[in-house]
Amino acid sequence: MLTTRPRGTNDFLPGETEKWQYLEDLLRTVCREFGYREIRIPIFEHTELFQRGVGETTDIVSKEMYTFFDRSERSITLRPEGTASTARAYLEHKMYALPQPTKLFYMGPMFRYERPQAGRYRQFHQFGVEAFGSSEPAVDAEVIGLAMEIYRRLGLNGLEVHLNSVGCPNCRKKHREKLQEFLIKNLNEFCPDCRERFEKNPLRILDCKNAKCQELSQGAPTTLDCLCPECGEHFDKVKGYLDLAEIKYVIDERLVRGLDYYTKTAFEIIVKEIGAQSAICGGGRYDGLLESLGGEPTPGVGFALGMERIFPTLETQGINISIEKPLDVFVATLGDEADKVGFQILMKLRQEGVKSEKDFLGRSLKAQMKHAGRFNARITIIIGETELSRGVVVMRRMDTSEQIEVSLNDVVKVVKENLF
RNA sequence: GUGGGUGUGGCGAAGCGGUUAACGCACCGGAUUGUGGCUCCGGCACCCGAGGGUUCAAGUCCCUUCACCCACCCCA
Repeated sequence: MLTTRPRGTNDFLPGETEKWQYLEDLLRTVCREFGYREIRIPIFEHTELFQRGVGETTDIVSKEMYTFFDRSERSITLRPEGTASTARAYLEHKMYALPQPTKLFYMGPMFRYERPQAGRYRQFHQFGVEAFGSSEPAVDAEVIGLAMEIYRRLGLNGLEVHLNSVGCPNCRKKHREKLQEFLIKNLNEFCPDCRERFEKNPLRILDCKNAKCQELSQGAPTTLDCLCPECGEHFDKVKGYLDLAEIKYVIDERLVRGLDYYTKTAFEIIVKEIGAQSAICGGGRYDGLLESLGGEPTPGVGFALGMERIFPTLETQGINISIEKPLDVFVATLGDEADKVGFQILMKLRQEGVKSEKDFLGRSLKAQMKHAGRFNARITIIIGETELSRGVVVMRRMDTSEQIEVSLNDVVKVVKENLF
């Protein structure tokens, strides 16, 4: 159908776009204060970037990417997330030569071929930050603090920071072995999905919703049980910095991130308002990512948040972030001559930064007044033939209905005086 | 990809086999000739997501399809 948008995409209409602008401004402001600078990365990349960066076995790469061949037979993919591109750009532009850490943020559309539902779309928008070049736990905490500051300024309540550490590759290997050892005893009693997960991703068994599986996995070794001394120390320090920043968190040893690049710190910010899609923000440390893309070993930590998921949350919490402003002036005219003069005045008002409007449908004066009222105009300028012949116009204050005559030459000046 | 629910004008919502498809909001116009927010009057669905079928007759039954919602999965 020609008049139907592709599944999972959205048109954002006036009324909504103002809210997006408000959010975008807020994100940029907070980032500026935290020392994160904007990077704009391509909407599409070489497919290999995501295969390597995100991981071949992840759902995102294995079944959710929009991949196609361009006219030169290159495999191209619409970006499903922003971290891989940002890391690529960091290496490509040798940002490691800059004072470290390099702190970046991005926002924009991402694409994943998934079944749409509330809070989940095929084209959706992420805002994300990445800090490259420091393995200090304080950066992990800063990044979490940045996310929380955004939500704080939006006025959101009831957010929970879920925190875990998945350790380094060594810890992960050790944990996987211990976990499988634990699970194999009762493997046949787990649900079919979990039996599948046993080989592919045993960690996932821990957050299966099936009550039976929950029960069976009680007491299973957690990633935290298997942290090496270095990773353990890192995790403790992250918690320490979060305490210093007075950021509350809950340890969630079942929290696992789905992308291959995560190491050590993993976190999610959870909110209850959007049904099944409760993760409003997710991130962590990815010390192996840059190396896997062919760069020098470089630590990194960051997060991404789903912008679409913020709006329903705001709404159910009764928070309005609209930045729509009422109209300053409506210019109503009567007759052809007056209409021309009205148009001139309108354009002059706008040169002076006055938000102003006129009728463009040849409506009756009555209808124009009605229109002005609907726009919530503060002032209406009324121009008729009789006023025109005397070189004046009528200025009406819409709240009090007071009207005065103003000389044609002074309209703009007088209007401005009455507005400010 | 799997399971469940829904689909009537711009929005909300009746109708559940039978003449011109209620109603509310919104929108447009009018109520003596040049003035808003209240009130009153009028207008606004060759058609009930799309396609096909059953029937003398379908928005109302059946099939297919599409979209949306919820859950699984996964994630932001």
